Amino acid sequence: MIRLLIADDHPVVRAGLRAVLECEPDFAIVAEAATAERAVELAAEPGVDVVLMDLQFGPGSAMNGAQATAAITARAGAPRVLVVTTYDTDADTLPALEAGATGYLLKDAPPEELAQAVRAAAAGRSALAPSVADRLLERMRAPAAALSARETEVLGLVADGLTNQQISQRLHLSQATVKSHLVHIYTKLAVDSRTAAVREARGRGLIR
Amino acid sequence: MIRLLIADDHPVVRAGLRAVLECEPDFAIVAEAATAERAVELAAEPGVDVVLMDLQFGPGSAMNGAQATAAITARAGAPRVLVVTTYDTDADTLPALEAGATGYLLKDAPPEELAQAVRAAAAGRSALAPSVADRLLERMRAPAAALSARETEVLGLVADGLTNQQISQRLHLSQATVKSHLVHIYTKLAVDSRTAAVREARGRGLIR
DNA sequence: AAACGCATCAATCAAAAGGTTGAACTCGGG
DNA sequence: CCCGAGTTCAACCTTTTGATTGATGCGTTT
Repeated sequence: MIRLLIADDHPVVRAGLRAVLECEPDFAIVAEAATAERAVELAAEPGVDVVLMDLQFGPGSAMNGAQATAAITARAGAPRVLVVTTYDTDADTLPALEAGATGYLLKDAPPEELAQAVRAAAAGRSALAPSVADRLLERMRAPAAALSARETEVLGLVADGLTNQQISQRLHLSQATVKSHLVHIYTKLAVDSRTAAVREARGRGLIR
Repeated sequence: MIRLLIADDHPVVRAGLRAVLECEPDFAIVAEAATAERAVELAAEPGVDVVLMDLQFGPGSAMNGAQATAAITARAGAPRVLVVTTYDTDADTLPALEAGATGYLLKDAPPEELAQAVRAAAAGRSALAPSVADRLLERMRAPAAALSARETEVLGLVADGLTNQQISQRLHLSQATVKSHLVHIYTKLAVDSRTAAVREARGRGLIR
């Protein structure tokens, strides 16, 4: 019997996961959490094998799903965390996997795939949505053009149309630092302006 | 007895809506659609009172929820359409409401609110999520602020990160004209920078 | 016809942002 | 232990932007 904790801020999604999973005879939903903090609390108690974790916990929540995942997996004997989210971007998947998630599924997955992934997670095996697996492999193959984490962060804000000043405030940096990052980004991407960098990075999938 | 059609591409969400709504004694889920096209087909048949419509139907779908809503409500004797979505932006809500949706709810709504909204829709009354209602009223108070075609065109290029000079070349204008348009845009949108204008216009759905 | 909004352009000026160069510090690996 | 990569910053110069003022022609509306 695999004991599940469902962590999602949407009541409808919780009900949907419960409805889909509790018809599996070997599954038992033992708890639900509507906030990331509550999920961490509940996952700390014994009697949970797999946590189904959403990444987005709506505004008014200090903690996101990736942070909660990190907090849960940090403990010894922690349950496995299976991320189940709507979003499928590098910006979301990588932090979640780095935080120790055992798997990463999309909410549009068919119920059967969900159940398989839960069983895989319970057994300690990984379960990735095909699109996620694709991008991970592609990332492995493409060794080049890697922007550093900070550079990616800066470029993301550039893509959102922020000025260097706004970026510096957002990241608690000086404008000089932001500009410096941009110079490095330009050389790495072989471009010479912010808009060209954004286009290039979008094309390569470095930023959503 | 209120007969419901659930249209959503996520199996989990469909299951969740069904689980939440079918425990209401006066509701009956008579059909489900995983695509917008299928939803239009099913809504055309008699025996449906309210359609719960998602807006996003995943890539690989030609029709979105707003278009499906328009197609459904265009017919005489059509069922009411209640939009239930994750997103809460002007760019999403306005087209949906213009397409004839009777209500607009967010998926994080508590089950009770959902049920109330369905009953309201079945009775022909409107049901809007509080945040949506707020923004609609605010829009009513604010006198329109529609941009001219040319202004929208310019702002679209600004949103793409082009400089005034690049825009002037693209549109065969002088930089002076571009600046002039921008000044008008700023006053109409009550902002004072290009990035703020882009944000504002995106929020209002004036540009993609 | 007059008034109005729209689109077009010119010129000027201060402020902001962008881009370049150079340099310090940290940290992990050879 | 030194090297390179990453992060941080300053000073400097150029480009862009935004504000302002003003002008022309062209449709619509009044």
